Amino acid sequence: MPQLRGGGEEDLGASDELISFKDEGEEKVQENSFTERDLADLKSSLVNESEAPAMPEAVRRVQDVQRVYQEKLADHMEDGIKHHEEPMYKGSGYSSYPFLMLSDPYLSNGSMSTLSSKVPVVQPSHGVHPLTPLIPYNNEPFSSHSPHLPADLNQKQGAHRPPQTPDIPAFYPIPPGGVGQISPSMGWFTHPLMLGSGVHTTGIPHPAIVPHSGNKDMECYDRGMKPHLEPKREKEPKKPTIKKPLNAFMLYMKEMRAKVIAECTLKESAAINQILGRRWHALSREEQAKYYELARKERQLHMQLYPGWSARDNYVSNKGKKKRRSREKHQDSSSGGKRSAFGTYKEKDTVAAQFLPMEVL
DNA sequence: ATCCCTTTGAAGCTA
DNA sequence: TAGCTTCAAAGGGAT
Repeated sequence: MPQLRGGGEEDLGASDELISFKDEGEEKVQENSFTERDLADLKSSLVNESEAPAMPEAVRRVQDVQRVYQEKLADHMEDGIKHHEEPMYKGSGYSSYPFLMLSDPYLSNGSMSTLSSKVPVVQPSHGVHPLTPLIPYNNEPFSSHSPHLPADLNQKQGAHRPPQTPDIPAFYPIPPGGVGQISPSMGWFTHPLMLGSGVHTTGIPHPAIVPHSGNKDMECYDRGMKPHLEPKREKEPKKPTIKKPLNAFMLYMKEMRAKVIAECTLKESAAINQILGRRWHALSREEQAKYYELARKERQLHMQLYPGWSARDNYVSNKGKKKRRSREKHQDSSSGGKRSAFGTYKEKDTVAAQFLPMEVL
């Protein structure tokens, strides 16, 4: 697989290969039929986020700005991504997640266009857009006169830049008139963690930066559970954790989760993820390629934002200790690391299995 | 309150 | 280098 840490070569995951799955075609047919037929039967109530209660005025304003940038999307989206279907780039009820995309600094021309001209803003799904973790969320608009705002994209300074270094935000194209990306449904407005440790060294709040108090704290952060984190935040030293960029499948899950939930009565993530895993396999190579490309861009963006960051930073070796669950349950040790969804499914005893036709299990 | 489950992919670790 | 492990998201369920 492409490596990003190889010194910033041109590849950088561009070769995100698509994994070919045997019987993909057949699987796809089954999957689609499953989706439309079986899940439809299970549908009891649609989760229609577009019908959410009246949004705050601040959100509405943000979305107005987003709309403007969305119009530019078509001009900036490239290749397959440009033609991505609705869920990710069009409203479709996911109107609150703009999406900033940088030009590829590793393109052969080595150029990175100016931010203002390379800022597709899309409005993806329910949760967060693929790139949202890398997008500032705070309620405070990034005004065009912000000192953080772009100036020179080429001013990379390495991993340990002092706070208020003005270069990093340059990698986050912020629309003039400024709009941090906001997720009303997730309640990221003036999130306490934002004000606390969830702040990039530049001072820009960043959802990828979370208090280093374990994943559960991250969860709370992610789910916008603001109030009861207060006491904890006071006690714990603020050691921000920069989270990993999402891979293609994670991006896909984020986009499609709400849809799947809406299509069935399932709510358990484990079951939903099983379905999403199957749908992922059912995607065409072209469709998957879109997500690989998004993931690649996200990795690039992440790398630019946090040049010194490594997945190692969040890596906890369990050698000799027991922190997380054993993986043998759902990881086929004989697969040599390359897991097969079909090999990891428990047979017929999962929640999803109750809703899936036997042939797809 | 915390961990598990469940998925795939990226990246780290170990032998 | 191969093979394994961890983490990324999500949120209901289990402990």
